[in-house]
Amino acid sequence: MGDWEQKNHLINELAEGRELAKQLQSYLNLPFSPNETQEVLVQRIIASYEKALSMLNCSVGTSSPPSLNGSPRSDQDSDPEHRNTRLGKRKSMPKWTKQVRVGPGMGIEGPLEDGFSWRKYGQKDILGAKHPRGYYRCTHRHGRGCLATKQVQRSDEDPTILDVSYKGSHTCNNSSSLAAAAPPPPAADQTHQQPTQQNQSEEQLLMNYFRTGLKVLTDDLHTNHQDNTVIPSFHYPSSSNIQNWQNNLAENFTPPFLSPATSGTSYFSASPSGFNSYQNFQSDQLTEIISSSAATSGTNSPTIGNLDFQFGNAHEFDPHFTFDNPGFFS
DNA sequence: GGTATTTGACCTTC
DNA sequence: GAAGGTCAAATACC
Repeated sequence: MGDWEQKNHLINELAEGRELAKQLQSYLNLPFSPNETQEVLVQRIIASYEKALSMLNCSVGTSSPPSLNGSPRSDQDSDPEHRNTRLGKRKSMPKWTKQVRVGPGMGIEGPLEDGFSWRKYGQKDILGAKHPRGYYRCTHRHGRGCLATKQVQRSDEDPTILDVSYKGSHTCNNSSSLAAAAPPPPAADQTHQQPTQQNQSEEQLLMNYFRTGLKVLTDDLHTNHQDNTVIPSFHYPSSSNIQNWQNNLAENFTPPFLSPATSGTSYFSASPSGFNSYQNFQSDQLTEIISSSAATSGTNSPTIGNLDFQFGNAHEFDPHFTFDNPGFFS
């Protein structure tokens, strides 16, 4: 099935679910609505979403995540994926960036606490950049095979801002502050496919960003001058974790909370317990947009404790907080 | 002595 | 050949 056709099927399926939910809502507003009808509508809504999720699974579930248990060099060299890793071309590794504001006197060598333990393994002068780029990898790369790396480079425009680019995910479970601040939610449904350790770690990291440590840099930067202010943007270049994101969505989105839809724009709200509210979800747009309400609304709300993720069209999207992957569901 | 950092060399991609 | 990313020996630090 072609991508476009598949997306259309997906849209239709989700739109049907939305209409059914609207019907259910209208029935709920009636003083004497028949329970049988409500039950039927619920069943149809569930069936619709299950079908949509099934379609998503079919479209992206064929790829397998890269092995992360890597015995060090020998295996990696024979495996193109690991060879790429060794060569710095992590084509299927999740990648996201953030910008961290540091104090004027702090260098990139200064403490940049993000909850993980990093070891510097290189530094390069980058063409056209005023400042060198530092290369870091997880301290537990060898002991636990953790392939997470990050690059830190001081911004040319504003030396107090560090561009931090993360690649790969932590499989060492060494997150201290992040994990402690926001432990991953318990599995809602054991019948769902359980994430691998790697995927769980990535989800945990991302969720932790969503829920706790992340502070969205607004135009009002001076207001949080004391803090390390981060502007994250996510880049999921390939499919290794799409399955788990879908599962996460499936586990946390609760269609009965549908409310009368406002056209075109869809909102998810991230609460401390995960994604738990839902409006007018158009899944083909899921790939394109996540934005923070703080950024899009221009409000001065630096924390993300109640961050809304907006799944709308790309024009509404704040570039500081992106899943930059056009082929996410294709 | 163990661990972290520095830095020149090496490798791959473009 | 240039550039970016990584390796690994040398060095520094605790």
